[in-house]
Amino acid sequence: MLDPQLLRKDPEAVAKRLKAQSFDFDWQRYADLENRRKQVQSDVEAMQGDRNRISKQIGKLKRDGGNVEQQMEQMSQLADGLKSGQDDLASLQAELSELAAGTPNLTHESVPIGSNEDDNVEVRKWGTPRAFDFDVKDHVDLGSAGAMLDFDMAAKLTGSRFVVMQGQMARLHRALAQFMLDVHTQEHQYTEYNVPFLVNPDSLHGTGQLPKFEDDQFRTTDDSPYYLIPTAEVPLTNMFRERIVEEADLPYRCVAHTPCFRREAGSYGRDTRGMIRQHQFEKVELVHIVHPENSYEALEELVGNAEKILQKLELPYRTVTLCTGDIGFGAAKTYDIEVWLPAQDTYREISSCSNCEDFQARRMKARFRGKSGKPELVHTLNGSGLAVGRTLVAVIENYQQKDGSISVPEVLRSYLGCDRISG
RNA sequence: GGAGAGAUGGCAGAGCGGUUGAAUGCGGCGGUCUUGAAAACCGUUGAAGGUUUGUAGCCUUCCGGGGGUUCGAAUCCCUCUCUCUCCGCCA
Repeated sequence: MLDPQLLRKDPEAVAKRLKAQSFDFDWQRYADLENRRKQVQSDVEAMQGDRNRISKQIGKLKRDGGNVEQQMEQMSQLADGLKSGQDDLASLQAELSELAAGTPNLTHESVPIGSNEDDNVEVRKWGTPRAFDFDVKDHVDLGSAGAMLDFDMAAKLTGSRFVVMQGQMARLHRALAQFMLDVHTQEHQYTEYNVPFLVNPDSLHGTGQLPKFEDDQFRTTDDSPYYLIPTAEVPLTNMFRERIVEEADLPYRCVAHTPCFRREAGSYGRDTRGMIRQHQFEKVELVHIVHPENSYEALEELVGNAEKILQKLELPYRTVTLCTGDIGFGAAKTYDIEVWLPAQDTYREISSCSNCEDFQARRMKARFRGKSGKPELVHTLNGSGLAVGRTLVAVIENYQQKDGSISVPEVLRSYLGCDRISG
């Protein structure tokens, strides 16, 4: 959520900036609602003040055995106006907060202007794609040996966009997650968490998935529904919802390995082959809760922590800054890390690291007590470190051998107990 | 699933339907004392919103969420959520 002060002061300027992010903010409607709210609220508060004063008089008079008829008369005159004023105020405020809740974050000044992913800007490239002296296969073909990756089986069990992994492939997948957690906890000072995979609507609202992205979520059918988490960012960040932490305890660095569930509504036909885009995938997620002054340093650290995993796995990648047209709803700045996939002859997203500044913190009232003694909003960051399924794809494809087997990256050998897997 | 108890400020914990935004303790902050610190003592200390040039005043709201009774609700009633205890069931 954007700062309401900012919206009030100059909604037109905000609308102008959002326009560059291709979001159409109805600033005139906002300003109009805001003016009415101001009037109604001060009227209501004046009436409430009267009510309180008269009420106290009645108490006093009754105790002294006085006559309260006149006061009772005043009260009944107040009642109607107060009630309708309160109703008006409530509906005005509901409209305003709905408008605010659906408005994306403003981007940082360093974010490049652009309309889509073609305008993202590469900031660095690491490693050199390997030269193959044979025709490369993609992970689907490589995994079909011995049914190590079985998409048909998953379709039978559930439907499209799921996978069954078997034998050494399942183990390689597990090893990757384990390896990532170990690096982040042992080398990058993260605290490991194991969190619920189902969360309530308040949590999804806090991180910004609700109300706008309801259609992307899996939801239970209960009267009070739960949602399957689309990312561990949701439970991790919401641990700080409606909480005031000590300034000295900042920053918090959290890591969790969870499954993630996404409806992928609107991406029909995209990446239908293989496990690049699944309804269920696993991810090791990194979350920072930081002092507002440090959030951009923290973002660089966070990206570095995620990149480190690819470096240790010796997978070539590049890092890009998302432009205003491609950046997500709650982010002020986002780096995507894209790993080299030889079968696609291109770099594909494997991590997305964002600084949300105070956007999520304001929604969820995540605060710290600063030197002033007043609670201030923290800044929140999140990033994949990394998407496990996509990392598996990258390992399979980059480490494939001529005979269709897959050699195991050096750092994973102690986890697997072998240096090569094959169906 | 059955029976009962509870949810109050950063934390713990009082609270008769009217002067309770809320006792008390801890913690925090300021001070006295001290070479410094601790201890002790004194003082201070909730959040959100509105108004305003204002971190000054003034006003409003908030005692788990929602609804109700009442001139007036932290206090009474209903309901939901969560926590705890006992019984049953269960990975």
